[in-house]
Amino acid sequence: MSKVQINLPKTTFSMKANLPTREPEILELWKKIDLYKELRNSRKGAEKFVLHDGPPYANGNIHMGTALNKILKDIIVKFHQMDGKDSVYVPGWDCHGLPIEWKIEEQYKKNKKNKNEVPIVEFRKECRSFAEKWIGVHKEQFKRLGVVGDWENYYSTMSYDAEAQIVRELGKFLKEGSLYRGFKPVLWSTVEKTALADAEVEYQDHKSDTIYVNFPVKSSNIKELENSNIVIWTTTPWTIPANKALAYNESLDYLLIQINDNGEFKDKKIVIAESLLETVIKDCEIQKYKNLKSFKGKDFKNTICNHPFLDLGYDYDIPMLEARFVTIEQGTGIVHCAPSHGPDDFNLCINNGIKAIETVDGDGKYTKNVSLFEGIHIFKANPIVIEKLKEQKKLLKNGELVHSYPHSWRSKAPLVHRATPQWFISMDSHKLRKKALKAIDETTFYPSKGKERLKSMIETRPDWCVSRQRVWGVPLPIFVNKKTKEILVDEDVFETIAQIYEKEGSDCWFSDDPQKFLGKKYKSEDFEKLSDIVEVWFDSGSTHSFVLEKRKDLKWPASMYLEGSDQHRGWFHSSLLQSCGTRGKAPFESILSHGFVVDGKGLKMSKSLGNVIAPEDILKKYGADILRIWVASSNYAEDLRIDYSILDQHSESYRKIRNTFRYLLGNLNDNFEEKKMEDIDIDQLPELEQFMLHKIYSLNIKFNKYFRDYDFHNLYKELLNFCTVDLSSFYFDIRKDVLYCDSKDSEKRKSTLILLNIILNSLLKWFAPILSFTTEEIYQLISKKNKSIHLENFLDFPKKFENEKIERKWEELIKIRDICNISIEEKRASKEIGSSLEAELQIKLNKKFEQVVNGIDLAELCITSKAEVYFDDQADVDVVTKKSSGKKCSVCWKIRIDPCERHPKCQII
RNA sequence: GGGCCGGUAGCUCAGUUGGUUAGAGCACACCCUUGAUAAGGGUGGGGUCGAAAGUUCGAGUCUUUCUCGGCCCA
Repeated sequence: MSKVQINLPKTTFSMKANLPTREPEILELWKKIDLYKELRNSRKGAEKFVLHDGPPYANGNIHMGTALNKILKDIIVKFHQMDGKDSVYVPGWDCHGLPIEWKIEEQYKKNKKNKNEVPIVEFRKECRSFAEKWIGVHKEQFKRLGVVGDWENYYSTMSYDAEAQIVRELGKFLKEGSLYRGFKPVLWSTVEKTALADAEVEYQDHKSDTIYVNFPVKSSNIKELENSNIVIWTTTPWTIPANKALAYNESLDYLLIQINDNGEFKDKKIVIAESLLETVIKDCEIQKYKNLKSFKGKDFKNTICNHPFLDLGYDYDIPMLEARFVTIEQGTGIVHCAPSHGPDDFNLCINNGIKAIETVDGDGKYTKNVSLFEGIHIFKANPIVIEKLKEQKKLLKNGELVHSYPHSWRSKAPLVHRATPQWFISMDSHKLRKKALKAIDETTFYPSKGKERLKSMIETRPDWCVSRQRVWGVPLPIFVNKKTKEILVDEDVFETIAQIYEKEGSDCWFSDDPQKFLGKKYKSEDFEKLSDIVEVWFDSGSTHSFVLEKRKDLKWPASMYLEGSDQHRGWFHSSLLQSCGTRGKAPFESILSHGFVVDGKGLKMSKSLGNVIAPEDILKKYGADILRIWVASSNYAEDLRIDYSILDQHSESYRKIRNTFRYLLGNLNDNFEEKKMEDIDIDQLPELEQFMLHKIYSLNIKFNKYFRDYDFHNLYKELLNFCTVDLSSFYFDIRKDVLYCDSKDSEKRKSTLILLNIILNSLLKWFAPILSFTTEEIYQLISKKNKSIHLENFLDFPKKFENEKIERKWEELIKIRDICNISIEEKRASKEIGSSLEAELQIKLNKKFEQVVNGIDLAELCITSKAEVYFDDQADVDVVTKKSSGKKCSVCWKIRIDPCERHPKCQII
C-alpha cells in the first residue's frame, strides 16, 4: 500500500538562524546593491523625513548606549522610509575637544615627547588623524548593527567646510552683538602663567592663612540685624578685595549673638550658623556672649551688607544670595563670594546678575580694578589684607590651616582661581532665552516629559561661555584692536577666514601671518589675534547649519533629533541655542530622548561592578537582530535594562517569530505570490479567513498608531502576540489539516494559501524596520521584484477587510473553544486520550449562541474528530469530551465510523 | 546635597478620569504530539502593584514621608 501524498511544508529557510555568520553576508548584499543609493533613488521627490544624527565623539569603541541610540535611529528612519517618505540619514562625528588632546598627550608621555616642543599645527594634525581613525572604527561597528545611512558621505565637525561654517555662525553672534567678552575663573598657575585643565592639577597639603571677617549689615528684612555683622571664614584672604556677595543656605538655622567680652568687639552683634556656634566661639576665643535671635536662612532674603573696606572706598553693596553649596562642614555657614576667584562664586553671582571682572593678571598681580592693591602679587597680599581688616576693625580672628590644595603638576606651585577673559553669548541681551523657550513650545517631545526638562534648563542657565584655552578645535575668529580694545566686527573678515578654512582647514590660524585673515582693509599690527578655540558644544550645536542647510539631500529644520536624555543639557541644548541665536527657531521639529542602558538589576554599567556588556559580545553570541529586538521591545522613555538572561528571553521570542515565517514559507513551498488585496472576493472565503483578514486589518491600524507615536515596545508586543496567539496556536494550528490533507485544488486550501501569502507579506513589512536582517533573508528567498525588503512600502489594506460582525462572532467562538480545550485537557490528564483528534465533543450551548455557531464546524475549530452541538436553556457553555470511536484515517488522522470523506480510498487503521 | 524621572509576576510590558477577584506574551511546571520536530499544541502555578502613613465608601492609580535606582547639576 503506497502512502498517500500529503502536502507537507517544504522550505529552504532554516530553523536555525545563525545570525552571527548570516548577518555579515546580508551586509555584503547591501553593499553590493548599494542599498543606500537605491533607497534614495526610490524616493526621489517624496516628502522628506530627516533624522539628524547627533554626532558621537570619535574616541574609543562603541558601547551599549551608542548601539541603542543608533539602532533606535535606524528603526525610525526605516519606518518612515517604508511609510513612503524620503527618509535620509547622514551619520556624523564630533571630533574636536579635550579628550582627544589628552589621548595625544598620553601618547607623547609614553614616547617621552614634550608637548610644548611640538608645533601646534603638528599636534592638531595628530588629533585629526586620531579622530579619523575612530570614525573608521565606529563606521564599521555601526554598519554591523544593521544601520543604513550615507556612510560614504558622513559629516564631521572637523571637516574643512564645518570649520568654515562654524566661523560664519560665530560671526553672526559677533555681528549681532550678543557675543561679548567677559571674565570667568579658571584654575591658573601664576608661575607658568597659564590655565590648567582638571587633569593637570595635583592636590597636595598647603598651609593657608585663615580669617574670620565681619561684613556689616546695611539693610535687611530682619529688624534685629540692624547694626549687626555677618561673619564669614575663608582660607584665601587675598580674595577679600574681590568680594561681591555673601552666600547662605536657606535651609540652615542661623543665630544672632552679642559678644560680651571686653575688647574691640564688645557688644558687637554677629551672625553665624547655629550648628557652627561652638567652633566659631572657640576659634575666635569668645568667652561671653548671649543669643539674641535665631532664624532660618531663607529670612536672609534681600539682606544687603557693606564691604569690610567700605571706608577705604569699597562702597558698593554686597548682597546676600541663596546658595546650596553653603554647608556647615567648616566656617560660619556664610560664604564670601568673589566671582573672579571661584567657580561656585562665579555661577552664583552670574545667576544673580553680578559679572566677574579681571581682578588679577596673568602674573598674579592685582589689576587696576582693585583699588588699594593694584600691582601687589596675590601671594604677598594676605598680610596686607589682614592688616587692613584689623585697621577697619572687621577682623574677628586670623589663623593658619593645613589642607588639601590644588597645585600645578609641572611646577608644583599652588594654583588659584583667576578670572580670565572669556567669550560669552548673552542669554538675554538679544532675547536668546525668550526665543529658545518659544521654540521649545513649538517642538514635539517623545516622551513628553522632555519638554519640561529642557525648558527648566534654558530658563535658569547663565550666559554661554564659548571660548576655551586649548588647541584642538576651531579657533575663535576674533581680532581685538590693540589701542581701542574693541573687537573687530566685519563680515568680510569672517567670510575671508571661512573661505580660507574651506580650502585648507583651520590649522593655518595658528601658523600663518594674521594679515592673511584680515585682508587689505586692516593692518595686522593694529590687532591682537586671539588664540582661544571654540567650545565643542558650539561645534556640534552648529551641525544644523553645515549639515542640514548645506546638503541638498537634507532639509532644515530636521524632522527629529534623537539622543540619550543627558543631551537635554548637551546637544539638544546647544543646538537649540545656536539655532535660536542665528535663525530665531529650533533646528528640529521633534525631539526623542531615550534613557540609559543599565544592567539587569537597574544599576549603571561599570567596570568595578563587572556588569558591562559590550555590543560586540552580543553580536558574537546572538546577532544584531536580537539586539534590535531588545531595543524595540524596551521602553526607551525609562532606563533600559540588559543582561544575558534578558537577551536569552528575546532570542526565544525571535525563534518564535522565525518559526512563524518558516511555517508560512514551508506551506507556500517558498513560492510567494503577491496578492492584489483589492481583488479578493472576501465573501467567497471561509469565515475563519475573513476573521483573519479582519485581524490583520485591525493590527495594521494599531501598528500605524504605535509607529506614529514612536511606541515601539507596544508595537513589537502586538506583532509578537499576533505570531503566537493568533497565528501559531490558532490559525496555523487549525489550518494544518486543510494545508496538509486537502487536495491542491481544494477551494478551502486555496483560500488558506491566499491568507498565508498576505500574512507573510504583512509580517515581512511590519517587522522589516526592526528585524532588518532576518526579513531581508526571507525577502531574498521569495521576492522577484525588488532588490531589498527595505526598498518596499508598508501595505495598504483595503477597508473591506474590516469586519466587526465577524470579529464579534469569532471572539465568542474562541471563548467556546477555550472551554472545549479545558474539557479535552481533563481527559488527557486522566490518560483517556492523547491527541485532540482522539476526542469528540458534545457541546451544550445556551440558545443565545445559535447565531454564533451558525455555519461553524466546531470539530475543525477545536481540532477534534467530531463535535456535536446542542442547545438548551441552562448553562452558557457545557462541554463533554469523549474518546472518539471508529477508525483513524491514515491521511488526516481523524477518527470516525464512516469512511473519511476526503480520503475514502485510504487505508483505515 | 539639589532638581527631574522611575520602581506592577522570574523577564519585557499593559493597566483609561480612583470603582468587581490587577492583565498579556515570554519563561517555568505538568501533559499531549512526533506531518512546523533542537519545532508545534493544551492546561496550570505565580503578584501584600518598592515601604509606611494619610485622603476616600473604595487607592496600582491622589497626598506626604521614607527607600532603592537612573540622568543632570553642585
